[in-house]
Amino acid sequence: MDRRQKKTRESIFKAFSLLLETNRYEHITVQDIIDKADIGRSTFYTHFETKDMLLKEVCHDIFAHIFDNELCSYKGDKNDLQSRLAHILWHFKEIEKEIFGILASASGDLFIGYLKENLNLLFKMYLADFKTDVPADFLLNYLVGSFCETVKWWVNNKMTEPPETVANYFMAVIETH
Amino acid sequence: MDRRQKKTRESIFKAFSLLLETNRYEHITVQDIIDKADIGRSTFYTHFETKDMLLKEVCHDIFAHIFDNELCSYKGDKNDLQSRLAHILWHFKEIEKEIFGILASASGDLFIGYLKENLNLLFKMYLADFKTDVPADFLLNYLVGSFCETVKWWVNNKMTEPPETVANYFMAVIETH
DNA sequence: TAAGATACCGAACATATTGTACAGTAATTT
DNA sequence: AAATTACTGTACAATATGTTCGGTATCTTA
Repeated sequence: MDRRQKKTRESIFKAFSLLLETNRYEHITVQDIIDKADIGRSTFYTHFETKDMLLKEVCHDIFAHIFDNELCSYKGDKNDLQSRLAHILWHFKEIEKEIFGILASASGDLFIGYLKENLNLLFKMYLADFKTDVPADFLLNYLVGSFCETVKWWVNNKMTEPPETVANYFMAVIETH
Repeated sequence: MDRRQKKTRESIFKAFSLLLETNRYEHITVQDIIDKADIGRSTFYTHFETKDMLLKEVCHDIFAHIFDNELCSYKGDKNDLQSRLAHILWHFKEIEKEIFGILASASGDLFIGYLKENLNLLFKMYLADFKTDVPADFLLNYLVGSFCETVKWWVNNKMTEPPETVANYFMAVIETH
Protein backbone atom coordinates (compact mmCIF):
# COMPACT_ATOMS: atom_id res chain seq x y z
CA MET A 1 0.00 0.00 0.00
CA ASP A 2 1.16 3.46 -0.92
CA ARG A 3 2.94 5.18 1.92
CA ARG A 4 0.72 8.23 1.43
CA GLN A 5 -2.48 6.25 1.76
CA LYS A 6 -1.19 4.60 4.88
CA LYS A 7 -0.27 7.93 6.37
CA THR A 8 -3.66 9.52 5.72
CA ARG A 9 -5.51 6.51 7.00
CA GLU A 10 -3.43 6.60 10.13
CA SER A 11 -4.06 10.29 10.62
CA ILE A 12 -7.78 9.79 10.18
CA PHE A 13 -7.89 6.95 12.69
CA LYS A 14 -5.76 8.94 15.08
CA ALA A 15 -7.91 12.05 14.77
CA PHE A 16 -11.08 10.02 15.18
CA SER A 17 -9.68 8.30 18.22
CA LEU A 18 -8.67 11.60 19.82
CA LEU A 19 -12.05 13.13 19.13
CA LEU A 20 -13.75 10.13 20.72
CA GLU A 21 -11.91 10.86 23.95
CA THR A 22 -13.70 14.15 24.38
CA ASN A 23 -16.83 13.84 22.24
CA ARG A 24 -19.64 11.45 21.68
CA TYR A 25 -19.58 9.74 18.34
CA GLU A 26 -22.83 11.27 17.15
CA HIS A 27 -21.56 14.80 17.77
CA ILE A 28 -18.36 14.33 15.82
CA THR A 29 -18.63 15.64 12.27
CA VAL A 30 -16.61 14.73 9.22
CA GLN A 31 -15.41 18.32 9.33
CA ASP A 32 -14.01 17.79 12.82
CA ILE A 33 -12.16 14.72 11.66
CA ILE A 34 -10.56 16.28 8.61
CA ASP A 35 -9.63 19.38 10.60
CA LYS A 36 -7.89 17.34 13.28
CA ALA A 37 -6.35 14.95 10.78
CA ASP A 38 -5.35 17.94 8.68
CA ILE A 39 -6.39 16.47 5.36
CA GLY A 40 -8.56 17.59 2.49
CA ARG A 41 -12.27 17.00 2.48
CA SER A 42 -12.21 14.91 -0.66
CA THR A 43 -9.40 12.82 0.74
CA PHE A 44 -11.59 11.66 3.57
CA TYR A 45 -14.26 10.54 1.17
CA THR A 46 -11.84 8.57 -0.98
CA HIS A 47 -10.99 6.56 2.11
CA PHE A 48 -14.38 6.22 3.76
CA GLU A 49 -17.84 6.47 2.32
CA THR A 50 -19.34 7.86 5.50
CA LYS A 51 -18.55 8.49 9.13
CA ASP A 52 -20.40 5.31 9.98
CA MET A 53 -18.12 3.32 7.72
CA LEU A 54 -15.15 4.71 9.56
CA LEU A 55 -16.62 3.63 12.87
CA LYS A 56 -17.36 0.27 11.39
CA GLU A 57 -13.75 -0.23 10.38
CA VAL A 58 -12.55 0.88 13.76
CA CYS A 59 -14.88 -1.57 15.47
CA HIS A 60 -13.84 -4.29 13.09
CA ASP A 61 -10.19 -3.73 13.91
CA ILE A 62 -10.82 -3.67 17.62
CA PHE A 63 -12.67 -6.97 17.59
CA ALA A 64 -10.35 -8.61 15.12
CA HIS A 65 -7.61 -7.85 17.61
CA ILE A 66 -9.48 -8.97 20.71
CA PHE A 67 -11.02 -12.15 19.39
CA ASP A 68 -8.02 -13.16 17.35
CA ASN A 69 -6.85 -16.37 18.97
CA GLU A 70 -9.48 -16.17 21.60
CA LEU A 71 -11.89 -18.60 20.10
CA CYS A 72 -9.92 -21.32 18.40
CA SER A 73 -8.56 -22.72 21.62
CA TYR A 74 -11.77 -22.52 23.60
CA LYS A 75 -12.20 -25.56 25.80
CA GLY A 76 -15.84 -25.04 26.60
CA ASP A 77 -15.94 -25.25 30.33
CA LYS A 78 -17.00 -22.68 32.86
CA ASN A 79 -13.62 -21.62 34.17
CA ASP A 80 -12.33 -21.20 30.69
CA LEU A 81 -15.31 -19.04 29.75
CA GLN A 82 -14.83 -16.84 32.77
CA SER A 83 -11.18 -16.19 32.07
CA ARG A 84 -11.93 -15.45 28.46
CA LEU A 85 -14.58 -12.92 29.35
CA ALA A 86 -12.16 -11.30 31.77
CA HIS A 87 -9.64 -11.20 28.98
CA ILE A 88 -12.07 -9.37 26.72
CA LEU A 89 -12.65 -6.83 29.46
CA TRP A 90 -8.91 -6.30 29.78
CA HIS A 91 -8.74 -5.39 26.14
CA PHE A 92 -11.55 -2.89 26.57
CA LYS A 93 -9.69 -1.36 29.46
CA GLU A 94 -6.74 -0.80 27.15
CA ILE A 95 -8.80 1.40 24.85
CA GLU A 96 -10.81 2.86 27.69
CA LYS A 97 -11.04 6.40 26.40
CA GLU A 98 -12.26 5.47 22.96
CA ILE A 99 -14.81 3.10 24.41
CA PHE A 100 -16.40 5.93 26.36
CA GLY A 101 -16.85 8.04 23.26
CA ILE A 102 -18.22 5.16 21.30
CA LEU A 103 -20.52 3.67 23.90
CA ALA A 104 -21.81 6.88 25.39
CA SER A 105 -23.81 7.57 22.27
CA ALA A 106 -26.91 6.42 20.55
CA SER A 107 -24.70 4.74 17.98
CA GLY A 108 -23.05 2.66 20.63
CA ASP A 109 -25.25 0.01 19.09
CA LEU A 110 -22.80 -0.39 16.28
CA PHE A 111 -20.05 -1.28 18.70
CA ILE A 112 -22.37 -3.48 20.73
CA GLY A 113 -23.45 -5.12 17.51
CA TYR A 114 -19.92 -6.22 16.80
CA LEU A 115 -19.47 -7.35 20.36
CA LYS A 116 -22.59 -9.45 20.13
CA GLU A 117 -21.49 -11.01 16.88
CA ASN A 118 -18.28 -12.20 18.45
CA LEU A 119 -19.81 -13.24 21.74
CA ASN A 120 -22.33 -15.32 19.86
CA LEU A 121 -19.59 -17.60 18.66
CA LEU A 122 -18.13 -17.92 22.11
CA PHE A 123 -21.39 -18.67 23.88
CA LYS A 124 -22.59 -20.95 21.14
CA MET A 125 -19.70 -23.24 21.91
CA TYR A 126 -20.39 -22.94 25.58
CA LEU A 127 -23.98 -23.98 25.10
CA ALA A 128 -23.24 -26.68 22.55
CA ASP A 129 -24.23 -29.63 24.73
CA PHE A 130 -26.93 -28.06 26.85
CA LYS A 131 -30.51 -29.12 27.14
CA THR A 132 -32.92 -26.39 28.16
CA ASP A 133 -36.59 -25.75 28.50
CA VAL A 134 -36.34 -22.45 26.65
CA PRO A 135 -35.54 -22.06 22.93
CA ALA A 136 -31.83 -22.23 22.19
CA ASP A 137 -31.73 -18.90 20.39
CA PHE A 138 -33.49 -17.22 23.28
CA LEU A 139 -30.93 -18.56 25.69
CA LEU A 140 -28.06 -17.54 23.47
CA ASN A 141 -29.50 -14.07 23.03
CA TYR A 142 -29.98 -13.84 26.78
CA LEU A 143 -26.39 -14.74 27.61
CA VAL A 144 -24.88 -12.49 24.97
CA GLY A 145 -27.17 -9.63 25.88
CA SER A 146 -26.52 -10.01 29.57
CA PHE A 147 -22.80 -9.84 29.06
CA CYS A 148 -23.20 -6.71 26.94
CA GLU A 149 -25.25 -5.16 29.71
CA THR A 150 -22.50 -6.12 32.09
CA VAL A 151 -19.96 -4.36 29.91
CA LYS A 152 -22.12 -1.24 29.74
CA TRP A 153 -22.60 -1.30 33.50
CA TRP A 154 -18.86 -1.58 33.98
CA VAL A 155 -18.14 1.24 31.56
CA ASN A 156 -20.73 3.47 33.22
CA ASN A 157 -18.99 2.77 36.51
CA LYS A 158 -15.78 4.11 34.92
CA MET A 159 -14.37 0.59 34.77
CA THR A 160 -13.39 0.76 38.41
CA GLU A 161 -13.67 -2.94 39.27
CA PRO A 162 -10.95 -5.25 37.95
CA PRO A 163 -12.02 -7.26 34.89
CA GLU A 164 -11.75 -10.54 36.79
CA THR A 165 -14.20 -9.33 39.40
CA VAL A 166 -16.71 -8.27 36.77
CA ALA A 167 -16.42 -11.57 34.94
CA ASN A 168 -16.99 -13.18 38.32
CA TYR A 169 -20.19 -11.27 38.91
CA PHE A 170 -21.43 -12.24 35.50
CA MET A 171 -20.74 -15.93 35.95
CA ALA A 172 -22.43 -15.79 39.32
CA VAL A 173 -25.75 -14.49 37.99
CA ILE A 174 -25.92 -16.87 35.03
CA GLU A 175 -24.56 -19.75 37.07
CA THR A 176 -27.39 -22.18 36.74
CA HIS A 177 -27.13 -22.85 33.08
CA MET B 1 -55.83 23.93 26.60
CA ASP B 2 -56.75 25.71 23.37
CA ARG B 3 -58.59 23.46 20.97
CA ARG B 4 -56.19 24.48 18.21
CA GLN B 5 -53.14 23.46 20.19
CA LYS B 6 -54.69 20.14 20.99
CA LYS B 7 -55.49 19.54 17.36
CA THR B 8 -52.00 20.38 16.18
CA ARG B 9 -50.37 18.23 18.83
CA GLU B 10 -52.63 15.37 17.87
CA SER B 11 -51.80 15.73 14.20
CA ILE B 12 -48.08 15.79 14.98
CA PHE B 13 -48.29 12.68 17.12
CA LYS B 14 -50.40 10.97 14.52
CA ALA B 15 -48.04 11.85 11.69
CA PHE B 16 -45.03 10.78 13.71
CA SER B 17 -46.70 7.53 14.58
CA LEU B 18 -47.58 6.82 10.96
CA LEU B 19 -44.06 7.62 9.81
CA LEU B 20 -42.66 5.26 12.41
CA GLU B 21 -44.60 2.43 10.84
CA THR B 22 -42.61 2.67 7.64
CA ASN B 23 -39.41 4.48 8.61
CA ARG B 24 -36.75 4.25 11.21
CA TYR B 25 -36.75 7.09 13.67
CA GLU B 26 -33.35 8.40 12.66
CA HIS B 27 -34.40 8.71 9.03
CA ILE B 28 -37.53 10.70 9.76
CA THR B 29 -36.98 14.43 9.36
CA VAL B 30 -38.91 17.31 10.85
CA GLN B 31 -39.89 18.12 7.30
CA ASP B 32 -41.48 14.70 6.89
CA ILE B 33 -43.47 15.22 10.04
CA ILE B 34 -44.81 18.65 9.17
CA ASP B 35 -45.63 17.51 5.65
CA LYS B 36 -47.63 14.56 6.89
CA ALA B 37 -49.21 16.52 9.73
CA ASP B 38 -49.90 19.32 7.28
CA ILE B 39 -48.80 22.12 9.55
CA GLY B 40 -46.42 25.04 9.26
CA ARG B 41 -42.77 24.65 10.04
CA SER B 42 -42.79 27.20 12.83
CA THR B 43 -45.78 25.54 14.40
CA PHE B 44 -43.82 22.37 14.95
CA TYR B 45 -41.10 24.27 16.72
CA THR B 46 -43.52 26.05 19.02
CA HIS B 47 -44.65 22.65 20.22
CA PHE B 48 -41.39 20.73 20.31
CA GLU B 49 -37.85 21.96 20.59
CA THR B 50 -36.43 19.11 18.55
CA LYS B 51 -37.38 15.79 17.05
CA ASP B 52 -35.78 14.09 20.03
CA MET B 53 -38.08 15.97 22.37
CA LEU B 54 -41.04 14.70 20.42
CA LEU B 55 -39.81 11.13 20.74
CA LYS B 56 -39.20 11.75 24.40
CA GLU B 57 -42.78 12.85 24.94
CA VAL B 58 -44.10 9.91 22.99
CA CYS B 59 -42.03 7.52 25.07
CA HIS B 60 -43.10 9.26 28.22
CA ASP B 61 -46.76 8.86 27.30
CA ILE B 62 -46.33 5.23 26.38
CA PHE B 63 -44.72 4.35 29.68
CA ALA B 64 -47.00 6.55 31.74
CA HIS B 65 -49.82 4.50 30.26
CA ILE B 66 -48.20 1.10 30.71
CA PHE B 67 -46.81 1.53 34.18
CA ASP B 68 -49.74 3.49 35.49
CA ASN B 69 -51.25 1.25 38.13
CA GLU B 70 -48.76 -1.46 37.46
CA LEU B 71 -46.44 -0.72 40.31
CA CYS B 72 -48.52 0.43 43.22
CA SER B 73 -50.13 -2.91 43.76
CA TYR B 74 -47.06 -5.05 43.27
CA LYS B 75 -46.98 -7.94 45.70
CA GLY B 76 -43.34 -8.80 45.23
CA ASP B 77 -43.47 -12.51 44.55
CA LYS B 78 -42.39 -14.44 41.51
CA ASN B 79 -45.75 -15.21 39.97
CA ASP B 80 -46.80 -11.64 40.33
CA LEU B 81 -43.64 -10.44 38.63
CA GLN B 82 -44.13 -12.81 35.74
CA SER B 83 -47.68 -11.73 35.07
CA ARG B 84 -46.67 -8.11 35.26
CA LEU B 85 -43.90 -8.59 32.74
CA ALA B 86 -46.33 -10.35 30.45
CA HIS B 87 -48.68 -7.44 30.89
CA ILE B 88 -45.99 -5.01 29.79
CA LEU B 89 -45.40 -7.11 26.70
CA TRP B 90 -49.11 -7.03 25.90
CA HIS B 91 -49.00 -3.27 25.89
CA PHE B 92 -46.05 -3.32 23.53
CA LYS B 93 -47.96 -5.60 21.25
CA GLU B 94 -50.73 -3.02 21.09
CA ILE B 95 -48.38 -0.43 19.62
CA GLU B 96 -46.44 -2.99 17.64
CA LYS B 97 -45.91 -0.93 14.51
CA GLU B 98 -44.56 2.11 16.31
CA ILE B 99 -42.27 -0.03 18.40
CA PHE B 100 -40.58 -1.37 15.27
CA GLY B 101 -39.82 2.10 13.99
CA ILE B 102 -38.54 3.24 17.33
CA LEU B 103 -36.51 0.20 18.27
CA ALA B 104 -35.07 -0.55 14.85
CA SER B 105 -32.88 2.51 15.07
CA ALA B 106 -29.77 3.70 16.75
CA SER B 107 -31.96 5.92 18.89
CA GLY B 108 -33.86 2.96 20.19
CA ASP B 109 -31.76 3.67 23.24
CA LEU B 110 -34.10 6.48 24.16
CA PHE B 111 -37.02 4.10 24.29
CA ILE B 112 -34.98 1.46 26.06
CA GLY B 113 -33.83 4.14 28.48
CA TYR B 114 -37.39 4.80 29.52
CA LEU B 115 -38.13 1.12 29.74
CA LYS B 116 -35.15 0.62 32.01
CA GLU B 117 -36.18 3.49 34.23
CA ASN B 118 -39.55 1.92 34.83
CA LEU B 119 -38.28 -1.62 35.14
CA ASN B 120 -35.81 -0.47 37.74
CA LEU B 121 -38.64 0.35 40.09
CA LEU B 122 -40.33 -2.96 39.50
CA PHE B 123 -37.23 -5.10 39.99
CA LYS B 124 -36.03 -3.05 42.92
CA MET B 125 -39.12 -4.12 44.79
CA TYR B 126 -38.63 -7.67 43.67
CA LEU B 127 -35.09 -7.70 44.99
CA ALA B 128 -35.88 -5.81 48.18
CA ASP B 129 -35.26 -8.67 50.57
CA PHE B 130 -32.57 -10.58 48.69
CA LYS B 131 -29.10 -11.36 49.87
CA THR B 132 -26.55 -11.88 47.11
CA ASP B 133 -22.87 -12.32 46.64
CA VAL B 134 -22.78 -9.74 43.84
CA PRO B 135 -23.35 -5.99 44.30
CA ALA B 136 -27.01 -5.05 44.43
CA ASP B 137 -26.75 -2.51 41.63
CA PHE B 138 -25.04 -5.03 39.41
CA LEU B 139 -27.82 -7.52 39.99
CA LEU B 140 -30.49 -4.92 39.38
CA ASN B 141 -28.79 -3.79 36.19
CA TYR B 142 -28.49 -7.39 35.09
CA LEU B 143 -32.18 -8.14 35.57
CA VAL B 144 -33.37 -4.96 33.94
CA GLY B 145 -30.92 -5.33 31.07
CA SER B 146 -31.82 -8.95 30.52
CA PHE B 147 -35.48 -8.15 30.27
CA CYS B 148 -34.75 -5.39 27.77
CA GLU B 149 -32.76 -7.86 25.72
CA THR B 150 -35.69 -10.20 25.93
CA VAL B 151 -37.97 -7.49 24.60
CA LYS B 152 -35.59 -6.75 21.73
CA TRP B 153 -35.33 -10.43 20.91
CA TRP B 154 -39.09 -10.70 20.87
CA VAL B 155 -39.49 -7.64 18.67
CA ASN B 156 -36.83 -8.90 16.27
CA ASN B 157 -38.81 -12.13 16.06
CA LYS B 158 -41.82 -10.05 14.95
CA MET B 159 -43.47 -10.64 18.33
CA THR B 160 -44.63 -14.05 17.24
CA GLU B 161 -44.64 -15.76 20.63
CA PRO B 162 -47.44 -14.84 23.05
CA PRO B 163 -46.36 -12.42 25.79
CA GLU B 164 -46.96 -15.01 28.49
CA THR B 165 -44.59 -17.43 26.85
CA VAL B 166 -41.87 -14.82 26.57
CA ALA B 167 -42.28 -13.80 30.19
CA ASN B 168 -42.04 -17.47 30.98
CA TYR B 169 -38.75 -17.84 29.17
CA PHE B 170 -37.39 -14.85 30.99
CA MET B 171 -38.37 -16.10 34.42
CA ALA B 172 -36.85 -19.45 33.57
CA VAL B 173 -33.39 -18.10 32.82
CA ILE B 174 -33.20 -15.80 35.83
CA GLU B 175 -34.89 -18.33 38.06
CA THR B 176 -32.22 -18.80 40.68
CA HIS B 177 -32.27 -15.35 42.15
C1' DT C 1 16.74 9.44 -13.02
C1' DA C 2 13.06 10.36 -16.00
C1' DA C 3 8.11 9.22 -16.99
C1' DG C 4 3.88 7.78 -15.69
C1' DA C 5 0.74 6.65 -12.23
C1' DT C 6 -1.38 7.68 -8.07
C1' DA C 7 -2.81 10.28 -4.05
C1' DC C 8 -3.60 14.54 -2.00
C1' DC C 9 -5.12 19.52 -1.96
C1' DG C 10 -8.49 22.97 -1.78
C1' DA C 11 -11.93 25.37 -3.39
C1' DA C 12 -16.30 25.38 -5.33
C1' DC C 13 -20.82 23.52 -5.74
C1' DA C 14 -25.46 21.31 -5.16
C1' DT C 15 -28.30 19.54 -1.72
C1' DA C 16 -30.45 18.76 2.60
C1' DT C 17 -31.70 19.85 7.14
C1' DT C 18 -32.13 22.56 11.03
C1' DG C 19 -33.90 26.24 13.73
C1' DT C 20 -35.45 31.22 13.82
C1' DA C 21 -38.05 35.42 12.49
C1' DC C 22 -41.88 37.99 11.20
C1' DA C 23 -45.94 39.82 9.21
C1' DG C 24 -50.50 38.40 8.11
C1' DT C 25 -54.65 35.66 9.06
C1' DA C 26 -57.79 32.77 11.61
C1' DA C 27 -59.73 30.92 15.76
C1' DT C 28 -60.77 31.34 20.63
C1' DT C 29 -61.67 33.50 24.88
C1' DT C 30 -63.48 37.08 27.85
C1' DA D 1 -66.97 43.22 19.95
C1' DA D 2 -62.20 43.41 21.50
C1' DA D 3 -58.21 41.33 22.92
C1' DT D 4 -55.55 37.42 23.04
C1' DT D 5 -53.59 33.51 21.28
C1' DA D 6 -52.28 30.13 17.73
C1' DC D 7 -51.36 28.89 13.03
C1' DT D 8 -49.52 30.04 8.18
C1' DG D 9 -45.99 30.44 5.06
C1' DT D 10 -42.28 32.43 3.36
C1' DA D 11 -37.76 33.76 3.96
C1' DC D 12 -33.33 33.39 6.01
C1' DA D 13 -28.86 32.05 8.31
C1' DA D 14 -26.25 28.30 9.67
C1' DT D 15 -24.42 23.84 9.34
C1' DA D 16 -23.31 19.39 7.33
C1' DT D 17 -23.01 16.28 3.63
C1' DG D 18 -21.07 14.34 -0.42
C1' DT D 19 -19.18 15.35 -5.22
C1' DT D 20 -16.34 17.41 -8.74
C1' DC D 21 -12.22 18.98 -10.82
C1' DG D 22 -7.89 21.14 -12.08
C1' DG D 23 -3.50 21.57 -10.07
C1' DT D 24 0.39 19.83 -7.23
C1' DA D 25 3.16 16.67 -4.68
C1' DT D 26 4.70 12.12 -4.02
C1' DC D 27 5.51 7.62 -5.08
C1' DT D 28 6.75 3.60 -8.31
C1' DT D 29 8.97 1.42 -12.01
C1' DA D 30 11.31 1.04 -16.08
